[in-house]
Amino acid sequence: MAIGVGVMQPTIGYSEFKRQVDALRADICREIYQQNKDRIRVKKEEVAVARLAAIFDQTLEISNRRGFQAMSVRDLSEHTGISMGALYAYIESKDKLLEMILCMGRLAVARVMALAPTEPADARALLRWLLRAHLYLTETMQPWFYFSYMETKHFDRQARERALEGELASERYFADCLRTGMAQGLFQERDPELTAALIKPLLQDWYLKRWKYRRRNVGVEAYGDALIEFIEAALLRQPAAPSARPTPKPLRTQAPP
Amino acid sequence: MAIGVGVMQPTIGYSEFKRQVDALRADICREIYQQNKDRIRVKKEEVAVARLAAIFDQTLEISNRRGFQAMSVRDLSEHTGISMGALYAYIESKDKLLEMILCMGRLAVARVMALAPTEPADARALLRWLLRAHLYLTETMQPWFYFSYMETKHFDRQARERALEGELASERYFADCLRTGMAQGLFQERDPELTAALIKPLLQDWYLKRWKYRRRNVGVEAYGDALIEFIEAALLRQPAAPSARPTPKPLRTQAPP
DNA sequence: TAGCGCCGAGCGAGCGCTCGCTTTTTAAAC
DNA sequence: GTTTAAAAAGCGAGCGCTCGCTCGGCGCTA
Repeated sequence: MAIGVGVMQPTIGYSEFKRQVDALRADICREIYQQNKDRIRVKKEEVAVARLAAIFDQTLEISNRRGFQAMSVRDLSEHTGISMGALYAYIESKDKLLEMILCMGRLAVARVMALAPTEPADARALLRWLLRAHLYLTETMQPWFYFSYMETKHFDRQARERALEGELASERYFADCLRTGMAQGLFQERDPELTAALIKPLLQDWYLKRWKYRRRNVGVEAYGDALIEFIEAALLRQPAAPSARPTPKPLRTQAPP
Repeated sequence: MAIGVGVMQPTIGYSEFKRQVDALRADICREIYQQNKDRIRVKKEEVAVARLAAIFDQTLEISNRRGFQAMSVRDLSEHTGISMGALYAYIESKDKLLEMILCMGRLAVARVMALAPTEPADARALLRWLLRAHLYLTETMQPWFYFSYMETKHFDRQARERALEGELASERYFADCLRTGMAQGLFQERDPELTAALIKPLLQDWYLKRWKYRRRNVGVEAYGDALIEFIEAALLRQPAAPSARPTPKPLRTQAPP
Protein backbone atom coordinates (compact mmCIF):
# COMPACT_ATOMS: atom_id res chain seq x y z
CA MET A 1 0.00 0.00 0.00
CA ALA A 2 2.69 2.49 0.98
CA ILE A 3 4.63 4.07 -1.84
CA GLY A 4 7.80 2.42 -0.66
CA VAL A 5 10.40 5.09 0.02
CA GLY A 6 8.92 6.58 3.15
CA VAL A 7 7.80 10.18 3.42
CA MET A 8 7.99 12.13 0.22
CA GLN A 9 10.41 15.03 0.16
CA PRO A 10 8.91 18.47 -0.39
CA THR A 11 11.48 19.36 -3.04
CA ILE A 12 11.03 16.13 -4.97
CA GLY A 13 11.21 16.43 -8.76
CA TYR A 14 8.22 15.69 -10.96
CA SER A 15 9.66 12.67 -12.77
CA GLU A 16 10.34 10.87 -9.50
CA PHE A 17 6.85 11.74 -8.28
CA LYS A 18 5.28 10.42 -11.48
CA ARG A 19 7.21 7.17 -11.24
CA GLN A 20 5.81 6.54 -7.78
CA VAL A 21 2.23 7.43 -8.63
CA ASP A 22 2.29 5.29 -11.77
CA ALA A 23 3.24 2.32 -9.60
CA LEU A 24 0.19 3.06 -7.45
CA ARG A 25 -2.24 3.03 -10.36
CA ALA A 26 -1.99 -0.68 -11.12
CA ASP A 27 -2.65 -1.48 -7.46
CA ILE A 28 -5.64 0.79 -7.45
CA CYS A 29 -7.18 -0.83 -10.53
CA ARG A 30 -6.74 -4.21 -8.89
CA GLU A 31 -8.44 -2.90 -5.77
CA ILE A 32 -11.37 -1.63 -7.82
CA TYR A 33 -11.66 -5.08 -9.38
CA GLN A 34 -11.66 -6.81 -6.01
CA GLN A 35 -14.23 -4.36 -4.73
CA ASN A 36 -16.63 -5.08 -7.61
CA LYS A 37 -15.82 -8.76 -8.13
CA ASP A 38 -19.45 -9.78 -7.73
CA ARG A 39 -20.60 -7.40 -10.46
CA ILE A 40 -17.85 -8.27 -12.94
CA ARG A 41 -18.47 -11.45 -14.91
CA VAL A 42 -14.84 -12.02 -15.92
CA LYS A 43 -13.03 -14.32 -13.50
CA LYS A 44 -9.38 -14.16 -14.58
CA GLU A 45 -7.96 -11.29 -12.54
CA GLU A 46 -5.06 -10.47 -14.85
CA VAL A 47 -7.28 -10.03 -17.90
CA ALA A 48 -10.00 -8.23 -15.99
CA VAL A 49 -7.67 -5.70 -14.34
CA ALA A 50 -5.89 -4.91 -17.60
CA ARG A 51 -9.15 -4.41 -19.49
CA LEU A 52 -10.68 -2.37 -16.71
CA ALA A 53 -7.69 -0.05 -16.83
CA ALA A 54 -8.09 0.28 -20.60
CA ILE A 55 -11.81 0.97 -20.23
CA PHE A 56 -11.14 3.66 -17.63
CA ASP A 57 -8.45 5.29 -19.76
CA GLN A 58 -10.58 5.36 -22.88
CA THR A 59 -13.61 6.62 -21.00
CA LEU A 60 -11.60 9.55 -19.66
CA GLU A 61 -10.11 10.17 -23.08
CA ILE A 62 -13.45 10.28 -24.90
CA SER A 63 -15.35 12.05 -22.12
CA ASN A 64 -12.78 14.80 -21.83
CA ARG A 65 -13.08 15.49 -25.52
CA ARG A 66 -16.85 15.25 -25.93
CA GLY A 67 -18.37 14.82 -22.49
CA PHE A 68 -19.40 11.71 -20.60
CA GLN A 69 -23.05 11.99 -21.58
CA ALA A 70 -22.13 12.41 -25.22
CA MET A 71 -19.89 9.35 -25.12
CA SER A 72 -22.01 6.41 -26.23
CA VAL A 73 -21.16 2.95 -25.02
CA ARG A 74 -20.75 2.05 -28.70
CA ASP A 75 -18.01 4.71 -28.92
CA LEU A 76 -16.30 3.18 -25.93
CA SER A 77 -16.65 -0.26 -27.45
CA GLU A 78 -14.95 0.85 -30.66
CA HIS A 79 -12.15 2.73 -28.91
CA THR A 80 -11.31 -0.11 -26.54
CA GLY A 81 -11.77 -2.83 -29.18
CA ILE A 82 -14.13 -4.64 -26.78
CA SER A 83 -17.53 -5.59 -28.13
CA MET A 84 -20.73 -4.27 -26.58
CA GLY A 85 -21.53 -7.57 -24.94
CA ALA A 86 -18.06 -8.05 -23.53
CA LEU A 87 -17.96 -4.49 -22.21
CA TYR A 88 -20.99 -5.16 -20.10
CA ALA A 89 -19.19 -8.10 -18.54
CA TYR A 90 -16.88 -5.49 -16.96
CA ILE A 91 -18.95 -2.42 -16.25
CA GLU A 92 -22.53 -3.49 -15.39
CA SER A 93 -23.85 -0.08 -16.46
CA LYS A 94 -22.65 3.31 -17.66
CA ASP A 95 -23.48 4.79 -14.27
CA LYS A 96 -21.45 2.14 -12.44
CA LEU A 97 -18.56 2.83 -14.79
CA LEU A 98 -18.68 6.47 -13.72
CA GLU A 99 -18.74 5.39 -10.10
CA MET A 100 -15.73 3.11 -10.49
CA ILE A 101 -13.75 5.82 -12.23
CA LEU A 102 -14.48 8.32 -9.47
CA CYS A 103 -13.54 5.74 -6.88
CA MET A 104 -10.23 5.15 -8.63
CA GLY A 105 -9.33 8.84 -8.40
CA ARG A 106 -10.38 9.17 -4.80
CA LEU A 107 -8.19 6.23 -3.83
CA ALA A 108 -5.22 7.80 -5.59
CA VAL A 109 -5.73 11.17 -3.91
CA ALA A 110 -6.03 9.54 -0.50
CA ARG A 111 -2.83 7.53 -1.05
CA VAL A 112 -0.83 10.60 -1.98
CA MET A 113 -2.21 12.95 0.65
CA ALA A 114 -1.38 10.37 3.31
CA LEU A 115 2.25 11.14 2.54
CA ALA A 116 2.03 14.74 3.75
CA PRO A 117 4.82 15.63 6.21
CA THR A 118 3.46 14.75 9.61
CA GLU A 119 5.89 16.93 11.56
CA PRO A 120 6.11 20.13 9.59
CA ALA A 121 9.21 22.17 10.29
CA ASP A 122 7.50 25.41 9.35
CA ALA A 123 4.37 26.50 7.53
CA ARG A 124 6.27 27.72 4.52
CA ALA A 125 7.85 24.33 3.83
CA LEU A 126 4.49 22.65 4.32
CA LEU A 127 2.81 25.10 1.98
CA ARG A 128 5.39 24.33 -0.68
CA TRP A 129 4.90 20.61 -0.21
CA LEU A 130 1.13 20.98 -0.48
CA LEU A 131 1.37 23.09 -3.61
CA ARG A 132 3.79 20.75 -5.35
CA ALA A 133 2.00 17.59 -4.28
CA HIS A 134 -1.33 18.91 -5.56
CA LEU A 135 0.20 20.12 -8.78
CA TYR A 136 2.15 16.95 -9.49
CA LEU A 137 -0.72 14.68 -8.61
CA THR A 138 -3.10 16.55 -10.88
CA GLU A 139 -0.46 16.43 -13.61
CA THR A 140 0.00 12.66 -13.48
CA MET A 141 -3.74 12.12 -13.31
CA GLN A 142 -4.83 15.10 -15.36
CA PRO A 143 -7.57 13.24 -17.27
CA TRP A 144 -9.20 12.13 -14.05
CA PHE A 145 -9.12 15.55 -12.40
CA TYR A 146 -10.39 17.27 -15.51
CA PHE A 147 -13.15 14.70 -15.79
CA SER A 148 -14.09 14.97 -12.14
CA TYR A 149 -14.31 18.76 -12.40
CA MET A 150 -16.23 19.01 -15.65
CA GLU A 151 -18.68 16.18 -15.07
CA THR A 152 -19.63 16.88 -11.46
CA LYS A 153 -23.06 18.13 -12.43
CA HIS A 154 -23.92 14.77 -13.98
CA PHE A 155 -23.11 12.79 -10.84
CA ASP A 156 -25.81 11.45 -8.59
CA ARG A 157 -26.28 13.04 -5.21
CA GLN A 158 -23.80 10.84 -3.36
CA ALA A 159 -21.01 11.31 -5.90
CA ARG A 160 -21.64 15.04 -6.01
CA GLU A 161 -21.40 15.30 -2.25
CA ARG A 162 -18.18 13.30 -2.28
CA ALA A 163 -16.66 15.60 -4.90
CA LEU A 164 -17.71 18.62 -2.89
CA GLU A 165 -16.24 17.12 0.25
CA GLY A 166 -12.98 16.51 -1.60
CA GLU A 167 -12.82 20.12 -2.69
CA LEU A 168 -13.46 21.40 0.80
CA ALA A 169 -11.02 18.93 2.36
CA SER A 170 -8.18 20.10 0.16
CA GLU A 171 -8.99 23.70 1.02
CA ARG A 172 -8.83 22.75 4.66
CA TYR A 173 -5.25 21.53 4.22
CA PHE A 174 -4.32 24.97 2.95
CA ALA A 175 -6.36 26.89 5.50
CA ASP A 176 -4.73 24.96 8.35
CA CYS A 177 -1.31 25.58 6.89
CA LEU A 178 -2.08 29.30 6.55
CA ARG A 179 -3.28 29.52 10.14
CA THR A 180 -0.06 27.87 11.33
CA GLY A 181 1.97 30.29 9.26
CA MET A 182 0.14 33.28 10.66
CA ALA A 183 0.64 31.99 14.20
CA GLN A 184 4.35 31.59 13.44
CA GLY A 185 4.47 35.19 12.21
CA LEU A 186 5.54 34.04 8.74
CA PHE A 187 2.39 35.01 6.84
CA GLN A 188 0.42 38.22 6.74
CA GLU A 189 -2.82 38.18 8.72
CA ARG A 190 -5.70 37.31 6.39
CA ASP A 191 -8.88 35.30 6.49
CA PRO A 192 -7.35 31.80 6.14
CA GLU A 193 -10.45 30.19 4.56
CA LEU A 194 -10.86 32.87 1.94
CA THR A 195 -7.15 32.85 1.14
CA ALA A 196 -7.19 29.07 0.79
CA ALA A 197 -10.17 29.47 -1.52
CA LEU A 198 -8.02 31.75 -3.68
CA ILE A 199 -5.15 29.26 -3.82
CA LYS A 200 -7.34 26.39 -5.02
CA PRO A 201 -8.23 27.78 -8.45
CA LEU A 202 -4.57 28.53 -9.11
CA LEU A 203 -3.86 24.82 -8.73
CA GLN A 204 -6.92 23.78 -10.69
CA ASP A 205 -6.05 25.98 -13.64
CA TRP A 206 -3.13 23.70 -14.33
CA TYR A 207 -5.25 20.68 -15.15
CA LEU A 208 -8.23 22.59 -16.52
CA LYS A 209 -6.36 24.69 -19.09
CA ARG A 210 -3.28 22.69 -19.84
CA TRP A 211 -3.41 23.70 -23.51
CA LYS A 212 -2.80 27.30 -22.46
CA TYR A 213 0.44 26.46 -20.71
CA ARG A 214 1.56 23.89 -23.23
CA ARG A 215 1.18 26.48 -25.96
CA ARG A 216 3.49 28.75 -23.95
CA ASN A 217 5.97 25.96 -23.25
CA VAL A 218 5.44 26.13 -19.52
CA GLY A 219 5.96 22.74 -17.89
CA VAL A 220 4.61 21.57 -14.57
CA GLU A 221 7.77 22.34 -12.61
CA ALA A 222 8.01 25.83 -14.11
CA TYR A 223 4.35 26.41 -13.29
CA GLY A 224 5.03 25.25 -9.75
CA ASP A 225 7.91 27.70 -9.49
CA ALA A 226 5.81 30.60 -10.72
CA LEU A 227 2.91 29.60 -8.50
CA ILE A 228 5.02 29.36 -5.36
CA GLU A 229 6.70 32.66 -6.09
CA PHE A 230 3.36 34.37 -6.72
CA ILE A 231 1.65 32.94 -3.66
CA GLU A 232 4.55 33.52 -1.33
CA ALA A 233 4.85 37.11 -2.53
CA ALA A 234 1.22 37.56 -1.59
CA LEU A 235 1.50 35.80 1.76
CA LEU A 236 4.93 36.35 3.31
CA ARG A 237 5.67 39.26 5.58
CA GLN A 238 9.14 39.77 4.07
CA PRO A 239 8.60 40.15 0.36
CA ALA A 240 12.15 39.34 -0.81
CA ALA A 241 12.21 35.57 -0.37
CA PRO A 242 14.74 33.11 -1.77
CA SER A 243 13.61 31.09 -4.73
CA ALA A 244 11.12 28.28 -4.25
CA ARG A 245 13.28 25.47 -5.62
CA PRO A 246 16.89 24.50 -4.97
CA THR A 247 17.90 25.09 -8.59
CA PRO A 248 15.79 27.92 -9.95
CA LYS A 249 15.00 27.65 -13.62
CA PRO A 250 13.79 30.22 -16.14
CA LEU A 251 10.04 30.26 -16.60
CA ARG A 252 10.19 28.59 -19.98
CA THR A 253 11.85 25.26 -19.34
CA GLN A 254 11.19 23.63 -22.68
CA ALA A 255 12.61 24.85 -25.94
CA PRO A 256 10.04 26.21 -28.38
CA PRO A 257 9.18 23.60 -31.06
CA MET B 1 -25.58 51.54 -27.77
CA ALA B 2 -23.59 53.44 -25.15
CA ILE B 3 -24.46 52.82 -21.54
CA GLY B 4 -25.42 56.44 -21.09
CA VAL B 5 -23.34 57.89 -18.28
CA GLY B 6 -20.00 58.02 -20.03
CA VAL B 7 -16.93 56.19 -18.84
CA MET B 8 -17.48 53.89 -15.92
CA GLN B 9 -15.68 54.78 -12.72
CA PRO B 10 -13.15 52.25 -11.44
CA THR B 11 -14.53 52.40 -7.92
CA ILE B 12 -18.14 51.98 -9.00
CA GLY B 13 -20.30 49.85 -6.68
CA TYR B 14 -21.79 46.58 -7.79
CA SER B 15 -25.45 47.60 -7.63
CA GLU B 16 -24.87 50.55 -9.95
CA PHE B 17 -22.93 48.30 -12.30
CA LYS B 18 -25.71 45.72 -12.33
CA ARG B 19 -28.31 48.36 -13.08
CA GLN B 20 -26.40 49.44 -16.16
CA VAL B 21 -25.72 45.93 -17.45
CA ASP B 22 -29.36 44.91 -16.95
CA ALA B 23 -30.36 47.78 -19.18
CA LEU B 24 -27.96 46.46 -21.80
CA ARG B 25 -29.44 42.98 -21.79
CA ALA B 26 -32.79 43.94 -23.29
CA ASP B 27 -30.99 45.77 -26.11
CA ILE B 28 -28.82 42.75 -26.74
CA CYS B 29 -31.77 40.37 -26.95
CA ARG B 30 -33.38 42.73 -29.44
CA GLU B 31 -30.19 42.77 -31.45
CA ILE B 32 -30.08 38.98 -31.51
CA TYR B 33 -33.66 38.99 -32.77
CA GLN B 34 -32.87 41.46 -35.55
CA GLN B 35 -29.83 39.43 -36.50
CA ASN B 36 -31.84 36.22 -36.86
CA LYS B 37 -35.08 37.75 -38.15
CA ASP B 38 -35.12 35.54 -41.24
CA ARG B 39 -34.85 32.37 -39.17
CA ILE B 40 -37.46 33.34 -36.57
CA ARG B 41 -41.03 32.81 -37.66
CA VAL B 42 -42.60 35.18 -35.12
CA LYS B 43 -43.14 38.67 -36.52
CA LYS B 44 -44.13 40.77 -33.53
CA GLU B 45 -40.88 42.06 -32.14
CA GLU B 46 -42.12 42.70 -28.61
CA VAL B 47 -43.38 39.14 -28.14
CA ALA B 48 -40.46 37.55 -29.90
CA VAL B 49 -37.81 39.42 -27.90
CA ALA B 50 -39.50 38.69 -24.59
CA ARG B 51 -39.87 34.98 -25.37
CA LEU B 52 -36.35 34.71 -26.71
CA ALA B 53 -35.07 36.16 -23.45
CA ALA B 54 -37.14 33.62 -21.50
CA ILE B 55 -35.86 30.78 -23.69
CA PHE B 56 -32.27 31.88 -23.16
CA ASP B 57 -32.73 32.19 -19.40
CA GLN B 58 -34.35 28.78 -19.05
CA THR B 59 -31.76 27.15 -21.28
CA LEU B 60 -28.97 28.49 -19.10
CA GLU B 61 -30.86 27.49 -15.97
CA ILE B 62 -31.45 23.89 -17.07
CA SER B 63 -28.07 23.45 -18.76
CA ASN B 64 -26.15 24.69 -15.76
CA ARG B 65 -27.90 22.13 -13.60
CA ARG B 66 -27.79 19.13 -15.92
CA GLY B 67 -25.73 20.06 -18.96
CA PHE B 68 -26.79 21.35 -22.35
CA GLN B 69 -26.64 17.93 -23.99
CA ALA B 70 -28.75 16.42 -21.23
CA MET B 71 -31.36 19.16 -21.58
CA SER B 72 -34.01 17.88 -23.97
CA VAL B 73 -36.02 20.35 -25.99
CA ARG B 74 -39.08 18.87 -24.26
CA ASP B 75 -37.57 19.94 -20.92
CA LEU B 76 -37.09 23.43 -22.27
CA SER B 77 -40.64 23.42 -23.60
CA GLU B 78 -42.05 22.53 -20.19
CA HIS B 79 -39.92 25.04 -18.29
CA THR B 80 -40.72 27.93 -20.60
CA GLY B 81 -44.38 26.99 -21.00
CA ILE B 82 -43.94 27.14 -24.78
CA SER B 83 -45.02 24.10 -26.76
CA MET B 84 -42.59 22.12 -28.88
CA GLY B 85 -43.94 23.54 -32.09
CA ALA B 86 -43.93 27.14 -30.92
CA LEU B 87 -40.43 26.77 -29.55
CA TYR B 88 -39.15 25.90 -32.98
CA ALA B 89 -40.64 29.12 -34.32
CA TYR B 90 -37.99 30.89 -32.24
CA ILE B 91 -34.90 28.73 -32.24
CA GLU B 92 -34.70 26.87 -35.57
CA SER B 93 -32.58 24.15 -33.96
CA LYS B 94 -30.93 23.26 -30.68
CA ASP B 95 -27.54 24.07 -32.19
CA LYS B 96 -28.71 27.50 -33.35
CA LEU B 97 -30.04 28.14 -29.86
CA LEU B 98 -26.58 27.49 -28.49
CA GLU B 99 -25.13 29.83 -31.07
CA MET B 100 -27.55 32.63 -30.21
CA ILE B 101 -26.83 32.28 -26.51
CA LEU B 102 -23.09 32.48 -27.05
CA CYS B 103 -23.57 35.49 -29.30
CA MET B 104 -25.59 37.20 -26.56
CA GLY B 105 -22.76 36.84 -24.06
CA ARG B 106 -20.10 37.97 -26.48
CA LEU B 107 -22.07 41.11 -27.24
CA ALA B 108 -22.40 41.88 -23.54
CA VAL B 109 -18.71 41.38 -22.90
CA ALA B 110 -17.78 43.59 -25.84
CA ARG B 111 -20.13 46.35 -24.64
CA VAL B 112 -18.68 46.39 -21.15
CA MET B 113 -15.04 46.07 -22.12
CA ALA B 114 -15.49 49.03 -24.46
CA LEU B 115 -15.94 51.10 -21.31
CA ALA B 116 -12.37 50.51 -20.09
CA PRO B 117 -10.58 53.74 -19.14
CA THR B 118 -8.92 54.93 -22.32
CA GLU B 119 -6.41 57.20 -20.61
CA PRO B 120 -5.23 55.22 -17.62
CA ALA B 121 -3.71 57.32 -14.88
CA ASP B 122 -1.54 54.45 -13.62
CA ALA B 123 -1.37 50.71 -14.03
CA ARG B 124 -2.62 50.06 -10.53
CA ALA B 125 -5.86 51.95 -11.07
CA LEU B 126 -6.35 50.20 -14.40
CA LEU B 127 -5.69 46.82 -12.83
CA ARG B 128 -8.34 47.51 -10.23
CA TRP B 129 -10.81 48.58 -12.87
CA LEU B 130 -10.12 45.44 -14.90
CA LEU B 131 -10.52 43.18 -11.89
CA ARG B 132 -13.77 44.78 -10.74
CA ALA B 133 -15.23 45.02 -14.23
CA HIS B 134 -14.52 41.34 -14.90
CA LEU B 135 -15.84 40.30 -11.53
CA TYR B 136 -19.01 42.38 -11.69
CA LEU B 137 -19.76 41.40 -15.26
CA THR B 138 -19.39 37.72 -14.49
CA GLU B 139 -21.59 38.21 -11.44
CA THR B 140 -24.47 39.81 -13.34
CA MET B 141 -24.21 37.25 -16.10
CA GLN B 142 -23.05 34.31 -13.99
CA PRO B 143 -25.25 31.73 -15.75
CA TRP B 144 -23.83 32.67 -19.12
CA PHE B 145 -20.21 32.57 -18.03
CA TYR B 146 -20.65 29.29 -16.22
CA PHE B 147 -22.38 27.86 -19.26
CA SER B 148 -19.75 29.13 -21.65
CA TYR B 149 -16.98 27.62 -19.52
CA MET B 150 -18.54 24.23 -18.89
CA GLU B 151 -19.99 23.60 -22.34
CA THR B 152 -17.03 24.71 -24.45
CA LYS B 153 -16.15 21.17 -25.40
CA HIS B 154 -19.55 20.67 -26.99
CA PHE B 155 -19.24 23.71 -29.28
CA ASP B 156 -18.47 23.38 -32.95
CA ARG B 157 -15.06 24.44 -34.18
CA GLN B 158 -15.95 28.08 -34.81
CA ALA B 159 -17.60 28.59 -31.43
CA ARG B 160 -14.71 26.87 -29.67
CA GLU B 161 -12.20 29.09 -31.38
CA ARG B 162 -14.22 32.15 -30.44
CA ALA B 163 -14.34 31.09 -26.80
CA LEU B 164 -10.61 30.47 -26.83
CA GLU B 165 -10.01 33.86 -28.42
CA GLY B 166 -12.13 35.48 -25.71
CA GLU B 167 -10.08 33.83 -23.00
CA LEU B 168 -6.80 34.93 -24.54
CA ALA B 169 -8.08 38.44 -25.23
CA SER B 170 -9.01 38.98 -21.60
CA GLU B 171 -5.59 37.73 -20.53
CA ARG B 172 -4.04 40.22 -22.92
CA TYR B 173 -5.80 43.07 -21.12
CA PHE B 174 -4.12 41.97 -17.92
CA ALA B 175 -0.73 41.27 -19.48
CA ASP B 176 -0.68 44.74 -21.07
CA CYS B 177 -1.62 46.31 -17.78
CA LEU B 178 1.13 44.37 -15.99
CA ARG B 179 3.72 45.43 -18.56
CA THR B 180 2.72 49.06 -18.09
CA GLY B 181 2.96 48.69 -14.34
CA MET B 182 6.42 47.15 -14.56
CA ALA B 183 7.57 49.93 -16.86
CA GLN B 184 6.21 52.45 -14.35
CA GLY B 185 8.18 50.70 -11.59
CA LEU B 186 4.97 49.91 -9.71
CA PHE B 187 4.98 46.14 -10.12
CA GLN B 188 7.67 43.56 -9.51
CA GLU B 189 9.38 42.22 -12.62
CA ARG B 190 7.70 38.99 -13.68
CA ASP B 191 6.69 37.25 -16.87
CA PRO B 192 3.55 39.31 -17.68
CA GLU B 193 1.81 36.58 -19.70
CA LEU B 194 2.27 33.93 -17.05
CA THR B 195 1.19 36.30 -14.29
CA ALA B 196 -1.90 37.26 -16.26
CA ALA B 197 -2.59 33.55 -16.69
CA LEU B 198 -2.54 33.24 -12.90
CA ILE B 199 -4.95 36.15 -12.42
CA LYS B 200 -7.58 34.71 -14.76
CA PRO B 201 -8.54 31.63 -12.70
CA LEU B 202 -8.93 33.81 -9.63
CA LEU B 203 -11.62 35.75 -11.47
CA GLN B 204 -13.20 32.62 -12.94
CA ASP B 205 -13.50 30.93 -9.58
CA TRP B 206 -16.11 33.49 -8.65
CA TYR B 207 -18.60 32.36 -11.26
CA LEU B 208 -17.56 28.70 -11.32
CA LYS B 209 -17.87 28.02 -7.59
CA ARG B 210 -20.33 30.58 -6.38
CA TRP B 211 -21.88 28.11 -3.94
CA LYS B 212 -18.57 28.04 -2.06
CA TYR B 213 -18.58 31.75 -1.44
CA ARG B 214 -22.29 32.01 -0.85
CA ARG B 215 -21.98 29.35 1.81
CA ARG B 216 -19.36 31.53 3.51
CA ASN B 217 -21.41 34.70 3.11
CA VAL B 218 -18.84 36.33 0.88
CA GLY B 219 -20.46 38.73 -1.58
CA VAL B 220 -19.05 39.93 -4.86
CA GLU B 221 -17.71 43.20 -3.47
CA ALA B 222 -16.03 41.46 -0.56
CA TYR B 223 -14.51 38.93 -2.96
CA GLY B 224 -13.29 41.81 -5.10
CA ASP B 225 -11.68 43.40 -2.04
CA ALA B 226 -9.92 40.19 -1.06
CA LEU B 227 -8.86 39.54 -4.63
CA ILE B 228 -7.39 43.00 -5.14
CA GLU B 229 -5.59 42.83 -1.83
CA PHE B 230 -4.15 39.40 -2.63
CA ILE B 231 -3.07 40.27 -6.15
CA GLU B 232 -1.60 43.63 -5.23
CA ALA B 233 0.33 42.03 -2.38
CA ALA B 234 1.82 39.66 -4.93
CA LEU B 235 2.53 42.34 -7.53
CA LEU B 236 3.38 45.64 -5.89
CA ARG B 237 6.91 46.62 -4.99
CA GLN B 238 5.81 48.27 -1.76
CA PRO B 239 3.82 45.66 0.11
CA ALA B 240 1.96 47.97 2.51
CA ALA B 241 -0.67 49.45 0.21
CA PRO B 242 -3.81 51.34 1.15
CA SER B 243 -7.07 49.45 0.86
CA ALA B 244 -8.52 48.72 -2.54
CA ARG B 245 -11.85 50.46 -2.03
CA PRO B 246 -12.78 53.88 -0.65
CA THR B 247 -14.81 52.37 2.21
CA PRO B 248 -13.19 49.10 3.22
CA LYS B 249 -15.60 46.51 4.50
CA PRO B 250 -15.09 43.37 6.55
CA LEU B 251 -14.74 40.23 4.46
CA ARG B 252 -18.18 38.96 5.38
CA THR B 253 -20.55 41.63 4.14
CA GLN B 254 -23.81 39.74 4.51
CA ALA B 255 -25.22 38.63 7.81
CA PRO B 256 -25.37 34.87 8.28
CA PRO B 257 -28.93 33.59 7.75
C1' DT C 1 -17.26 -31.45 -24.12
C1' DA C 2 -17.97 -28.13 -20.50
C1' DG C 3 -17.62 -23.51 -19.50
C1' DC C 4 -15.66 -19.03 -19.82
C1' DG C 5 -15.44 -15.07 -22.46
C1' DC C 6 -16.88 -12.77 -26.79
C1' DC C 7 -19.98 -11.17 -30.15
C1' DG C 8 -23.40 -7.89 -32.40
C1' DA C 9 -28.28 -7.73 -33.94
C1' DG C 10 -32.14 -6.26 -31.66
C1' DC C 11 -35.21 -4.16 -27.82
C1' DG C 12 -37.82 -0.28 -25.77
C1' DA C 13 -37.09 4.42 -24.48
C1' DG C 14 -36.17 8.95 -25.40
C1' DC C 15 -33.98 12.16 -28.49
C1' DG C 16 -34.36 16.44 -32.01
C1' DC C 17 -37.51 17.96 -34.99
C1' DT C 18 -41.96 18.33 -38.13
C1' DC C 19 -46.42 19.19 -39.75
C1' DG C 20 -51.42 19.18 -40.05
C1' DC C 21 -54.50 21.25 -37.33
C1' DT C 22 -56.60 24.64 -33.79
C1' DT C 23 -56.73 28.98 -31.45
C1' DT C 24 -55.84 33.81 -31.20
C1' DT C 25 -55.01 38.23 -33.21
C1' DT C 26 -55.58 41.64 -36.64
C1' DA C 27 -57.98 44.69 -39.48
C1' DA C 28 -61.07 45.73 -43.26
C1' DA C 29 -66.13 46.06 -44.16
C1' DC C 30 -70.38 47.33 -42.49
C1' DG D 1 -69.30 48.51 -32.14
C1' DT D 2 -69.93 44.23 -34.54
C1' DT D 3 -68.84 40.91 -38.04
C1' DT D 4 -65.73 38.20 -40.46
C1' DA D 5 -62.01 36.28 -42.93
C1' DA D 6 -57.16 36.25 -43.49
C1' DA D 7 -52.84 35.97 -41.01
C1' DA D 8 -50.14 34.83 -37.14
C1' DA D 9 -49.02 32.04 -33.43
C1' DG D 10 -49.54 27.90 -30.86
C1' DC D 11 -50.02 23.03 -30.31
C1' DG D 12 -48.53 18.02 -29.52
C1' DA D 13 -48.69 13.32 -31.60
C1' DG D 14 -45.67 11.19 -34.46
C1' DC D 15 -41.32 10.51 -37.47
C1' DG D 16 -36.66 8.58 -37.97
C1' DC D 17 -32.84 7.85 -35.32
C1' DT D 18 -29.59 6.78 -31.58
C1' DC D 19 -29.23 5.65 -26.98
C1' DG D 20 -28.16 2.16 -22.97
C1' DC D 21 -28.51 -2.38 -22.50
C1' DT D 22 -29.65 -7.65 -23.40
C1' DC D 23 -29.39 -12.24 -24.94
C1' DG D 24 -28.88 -16.34 -27.68
C1' DG D 25 -25.40 -18.27 -30.19
C1' DC D 26 -20.27 -18.90 -31.14
C1' DG D 27 -15.23 -20.09 -30.54
C1' DC D 28 -11.39 -21.20 -27.74
C1' DT D 29 -9.08 -23.38 -24.15
C1' DA D 30 -8.64 -26.77 -20.56
